[in-house]
Amino acid sequence: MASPTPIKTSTLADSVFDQIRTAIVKGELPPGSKINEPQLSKQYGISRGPLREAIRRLEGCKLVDITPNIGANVVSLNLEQAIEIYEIRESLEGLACRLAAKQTNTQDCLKLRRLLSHHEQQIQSENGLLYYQKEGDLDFHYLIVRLSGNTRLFNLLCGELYHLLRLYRTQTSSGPSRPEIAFKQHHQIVDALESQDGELAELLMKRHISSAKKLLIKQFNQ
Amino acid sequence: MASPTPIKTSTLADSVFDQIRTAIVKGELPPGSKINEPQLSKQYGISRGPLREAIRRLEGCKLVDITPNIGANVVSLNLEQAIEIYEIRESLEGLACRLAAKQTNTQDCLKLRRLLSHHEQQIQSENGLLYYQKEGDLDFHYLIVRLSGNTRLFNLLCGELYHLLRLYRTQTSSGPSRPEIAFKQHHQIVDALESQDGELAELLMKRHISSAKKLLIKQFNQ
DNA sequence: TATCTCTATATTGTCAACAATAATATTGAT
DNA sequence: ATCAATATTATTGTTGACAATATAGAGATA
Repeated sequence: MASPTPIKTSTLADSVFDQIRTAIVKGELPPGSKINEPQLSKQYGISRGPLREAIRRLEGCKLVDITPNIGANVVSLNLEQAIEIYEIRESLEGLACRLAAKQTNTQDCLKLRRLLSHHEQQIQSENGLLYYQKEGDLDFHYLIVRLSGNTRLFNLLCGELYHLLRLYRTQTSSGPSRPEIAFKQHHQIVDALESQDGELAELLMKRHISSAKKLLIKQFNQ
Repeated sequence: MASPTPIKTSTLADSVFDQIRTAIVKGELPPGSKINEPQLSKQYGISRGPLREAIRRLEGCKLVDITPNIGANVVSLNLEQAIEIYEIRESLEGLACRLAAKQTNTQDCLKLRRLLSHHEQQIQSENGLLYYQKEGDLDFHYLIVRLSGNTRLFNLLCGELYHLLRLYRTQTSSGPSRPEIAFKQHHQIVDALESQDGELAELLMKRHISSAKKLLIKQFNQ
């Protein structure tokens, strides 16, 4: 027999954790904003028990700060903290490239190329440009980090740090908009991966992220 | 007037989170072991509510895995996962050294030297050797990461990754015992920091951790 | 003896009520 | 009118009870 019933799969705390995290990352719950338990529990139609569990889990993920007897707030990053994350990213994505170069086959590289050309198509239209800035760039990085084969590295970068950076961007409403340059850099990175040159790929990726970091600082100063 | 009363400072969930985390890191709650809510709530003298919040926070920190309707287990690392963490450590502590080199003053270096010589004294006795293996080595790394000035880097390494690695060690009861070699490497690193040579310090630290990683693998294979 | 089913027990998930603390509004005095 | 003290409200912290699910055990059958 088939399995028609979707089988109540996860717990309320889990489901609401996902929803709140998405809301935070999307900016619906802005950085610094207060997490109001009665309100959210009403909004999601659950009691405060599992809601508090979800909030505690978010605390563990460093997406909210909890002050005893006062409550939880969505974390808010200043420039300094964003830079700290960029420094970590630079190091870790460099590592990801070095690891990825050891094991990417031609098919993986093809995938990367297709991704890039798809982005280049998207970027033609105004909408596309927005799309690229907001999401497309990350796709590329996601894929490379996944190709590194290091699962924890993937979870750390794609499951935590990217979220936090997106938080900063919604805060300052500033995205790294330098598509042409980024494109060139992206292609160079794939070139290096294709020729199995891990050291070069690492170097290029570090530069790529470092230039994004510099742009961030520049945008802040004007 | 002074502030004599310690003022009930934190919540039950916070306090029990600390206690459980310590128990996990110390190995009192072994990797893979089940977290039994009724038992722990009785043991800590609290109800299941705040206990579950603490567990959820541990889940966010990736120290326990929760399966719906079944419960939480202390995470358990296999060699492959330990290696993944070492790869990340190598990259991040290299970064820490590079950053630290830019801003360590003579006093910081003095502190590092004192720490090392203190370790060398401790190591004379059998007890000392144990001490060194278990804690001393980390002191050195802690201090350097703190000198990097990158707060998030510090929290990531010293507040998460080290904990996980310690978990693996309690699991396999194998510590990286190569004090003499490590000592030499440590001193070389301080030398590099002293001469403000960030690149060299980074290189040496990466090597240092890489050799620890190789030892880990070797220990596993016999 | 081994395996399966059914029952009993234990554990997890959820909720609503109460207690403690913080935030807000009100009152009164200067 | 402004500030301080007080009363009121809202929010957080904690608990115990109940429901749903999973685990363990006893008994029956092959």
